[in-house]
Amino acid sequence: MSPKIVDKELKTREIAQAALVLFSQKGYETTNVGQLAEIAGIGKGTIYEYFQTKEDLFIASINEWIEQDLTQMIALVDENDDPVIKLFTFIEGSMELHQNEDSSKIRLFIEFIKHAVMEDGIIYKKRNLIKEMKNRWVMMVVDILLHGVSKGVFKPEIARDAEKIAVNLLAYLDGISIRGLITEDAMENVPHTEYYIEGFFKSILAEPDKFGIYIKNL
Amino acid sequence: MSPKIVDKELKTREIAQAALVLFSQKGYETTNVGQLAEIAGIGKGTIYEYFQTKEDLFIASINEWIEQDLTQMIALVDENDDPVIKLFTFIEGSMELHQNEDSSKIRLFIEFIKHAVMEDGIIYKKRNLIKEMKNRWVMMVVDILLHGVSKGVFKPEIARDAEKIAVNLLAYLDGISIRGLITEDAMENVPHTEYYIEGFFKSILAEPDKFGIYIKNL
Amino acid sequence: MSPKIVDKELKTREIAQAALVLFSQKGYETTNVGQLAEIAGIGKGTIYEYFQTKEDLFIASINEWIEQDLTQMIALVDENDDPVIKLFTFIEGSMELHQNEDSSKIRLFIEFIKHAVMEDGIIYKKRNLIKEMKNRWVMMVVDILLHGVSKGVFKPEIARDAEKIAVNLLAYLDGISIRGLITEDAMENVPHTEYYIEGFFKSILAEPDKFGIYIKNL
Amino acid sequence: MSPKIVDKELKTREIAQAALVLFSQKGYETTNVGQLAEIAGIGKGTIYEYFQTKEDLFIASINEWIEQDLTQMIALVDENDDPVIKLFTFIEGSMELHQNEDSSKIRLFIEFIKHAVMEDGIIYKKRNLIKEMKNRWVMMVVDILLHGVSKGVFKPEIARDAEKIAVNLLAYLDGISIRGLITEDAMENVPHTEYYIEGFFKSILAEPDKFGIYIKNL
DNA sequence: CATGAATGAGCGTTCATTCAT
DNA sequence: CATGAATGAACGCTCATTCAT
Repeated sequence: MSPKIVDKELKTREIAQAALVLFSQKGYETTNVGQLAEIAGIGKGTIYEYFQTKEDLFIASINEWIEQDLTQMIALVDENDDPVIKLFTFIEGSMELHQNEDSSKIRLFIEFIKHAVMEDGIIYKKRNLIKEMKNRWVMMVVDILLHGVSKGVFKPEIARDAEKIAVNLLAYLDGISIRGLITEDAMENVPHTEYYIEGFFKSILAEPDKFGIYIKNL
Repeated sequence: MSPKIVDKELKTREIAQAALVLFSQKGYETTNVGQLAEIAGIGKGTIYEYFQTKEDLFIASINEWIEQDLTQMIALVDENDDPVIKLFTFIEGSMELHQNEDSSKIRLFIEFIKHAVMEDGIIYKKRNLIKEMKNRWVMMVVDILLHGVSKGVFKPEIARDAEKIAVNLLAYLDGISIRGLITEDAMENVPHTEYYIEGFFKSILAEPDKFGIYIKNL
Repeated sequence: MSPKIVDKELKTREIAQAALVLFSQKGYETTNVGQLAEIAGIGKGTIYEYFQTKEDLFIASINEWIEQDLTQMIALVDENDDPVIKLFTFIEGSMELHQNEDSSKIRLFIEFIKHAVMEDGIIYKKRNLIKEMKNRWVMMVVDILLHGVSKGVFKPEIARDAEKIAVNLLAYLDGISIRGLITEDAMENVPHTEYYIEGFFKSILAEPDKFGIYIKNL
Repeated sequence: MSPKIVDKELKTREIAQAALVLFSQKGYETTNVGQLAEIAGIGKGTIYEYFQTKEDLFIASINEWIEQDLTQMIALVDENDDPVIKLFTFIEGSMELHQNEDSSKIRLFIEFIKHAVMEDGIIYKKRNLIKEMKNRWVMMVVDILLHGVSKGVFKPEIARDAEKIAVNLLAYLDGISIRGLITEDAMENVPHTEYYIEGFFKSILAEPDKFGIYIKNL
């Protein structure tokens, strides 16, 4: 690849990343190309040097987001080797979505889901994009769980059900994040979530009674 | 004296209900007023005899949906007095959302959430509409739980945490329903859900070991 | 004519008169049929029992206005036999248009003129309607002038130029009325008008110097 | 760096000037944006690159017209230093409005007045625009009159009444111009006007009897 | 005879996209 | 390569008119 091509690729990604801000704030339909150009710091026509259509930019944005999000989470989880800390970090990282005042990630998630499932949604035919992403998240959690089993920290019998547990955990995290959005007080759901997490950990820990000790160290 | 007698309120509700079909299939922005008129079996201009704007029709549709959905579920749950059956019915009723080939309800949910949380969403300023609905669902579950406690079927100690449990259950159900949408095979999540439900019931039943017996009778 | 027909005619005129209120306030285009029905105290559909189109109602309104206006002025002028008083009454009656806070007549005049002269104006093809009316006003003034000449009050030589004088007076009265509309203070033009009238009377009176005496008696 | 260099201000004025043609022919309401675009030789959407709304274009048109009209008249009047010729030129210039087959200016005047005085007229709240314009015309005439007085051509005593005389003259010119519009034969009013002008000049000339001599030289 | 619910043509306006520069 | 002026299809909405009652 010549440097020129690398530059083009880089700029393409920069535009897609800039677009994420607006897509998460206003949604796809009510964000117009002029605004996308403005936030990317380029001219309206220049958008079309990098993307064939607004839809293409949207799809590229999803890809950016998926990549970014996963990479970030992987880095976060990899920081520590302790399975409990790994899982806890993962959950906390996911919760960041709604505890934070910046709920852009979960709003993006909703927007993307919408366009994946609506009949004439932009990514209705590229639904597998989201699906694959979701699967990669499942795999992350599964890996952590199996790692914990192999270390003797998690119950051995959960190995068989690791995928189910992972999917269910992720479903819960999505659901509680969305709930967080339609809540006046961002902290409202915190006790519920803590309650859930405690139950969750106790159900997978080899020594459930040690949950309190684990948690103290975090 | 109005010669052409029309039950304005009834027709208003009929149009709002017809609109739900398109709003759930295509979303708000990509459904145009002509299509809304067509599916309601009326002329484009007639929409404006019943609603001031397309936005108003959207909001009326939400209200129809909320009313419909809750009424339906209440009827379903009230059919039986046994707390376990009540809760099971409730969960199954919620799951219908994504096990069914008709996923219109969960798609509506996403569309409405989107417009509740996006900066220029139609119901951004009427977010409490959705919030209130969600609270009514929480109350339903809480009632079932407390009913079960008073009957000695559920553990007495969950009474204190009933709201947390309810919120968490609903969050999970939302999350797994959304997952169901981006899945090729509608049945894919069934085992995960069953696994979750088993764990859930065992965590609240006074006699967890009897879960198998309960479930056999359903 | 059967009484039914008389009733119909009467109601037709009543509607046309009621419409004048709105046509003078808002103009033809921005007044809609619903508003015309409301001010006439009838149903929207009923308008079409009496007029084929909104345009027809507009034309009928003009006719009502013309009739009304002339009849009123004739009555006013006929109250007295003195030519100076007649003429003065006439001018004052015309000025009423703009000295009054109710400038509906002059606004109607503008609206009607507009639709008489614009290419696709409602009465572009019935322009003679307005023209005839204007001529009848000219005749009124001419009659007063000739009456004054025959009574020796006005200069005999103006008989020859009576029509010119009449037309010019009317033109001035229209012009100053319109000016009155775009004036903040309704009284602003009063001194100008008085100045004009003094000059006008002095130019036609057989004994110009007696103008002061005449005016004192009014 | 804008590659396609367009003088935005110039084009804005060009569009506003082109619009004048239609506004004077058809009026504001019955001229649609497509037609305005067509006469300006641009696409419908392009109108909105230069004006926020159709109303704004209308207002800009008025401003163009006011500017144009005054500038033209000032140039005409300034051509000569003789007060009589100046005033005569002014009156003739004003009369052009209705002697000409192109009566667009007086039709515009009516349209603008209408929208200045009707309750929901476009420039009801910008009435002072028209008012200021009218005042500038008054000042032009006043200046000519005072110039004539200072040159000894006009009676010294009119200096005191210059404004009244000016307003009255302008009112007459407006009125007679409007009359010209609803006349079949454009020449019909010429003798009346001549009669008026003769009277007018004789009333202000220091030596009224010389009017015939003055007029001969024009 | 009187009505107002129903209608669609037509409006003003927006915006993704094109393309001359 | 970058631009923003230009565009017209498509939108939401209005309203004169019709007609079943």
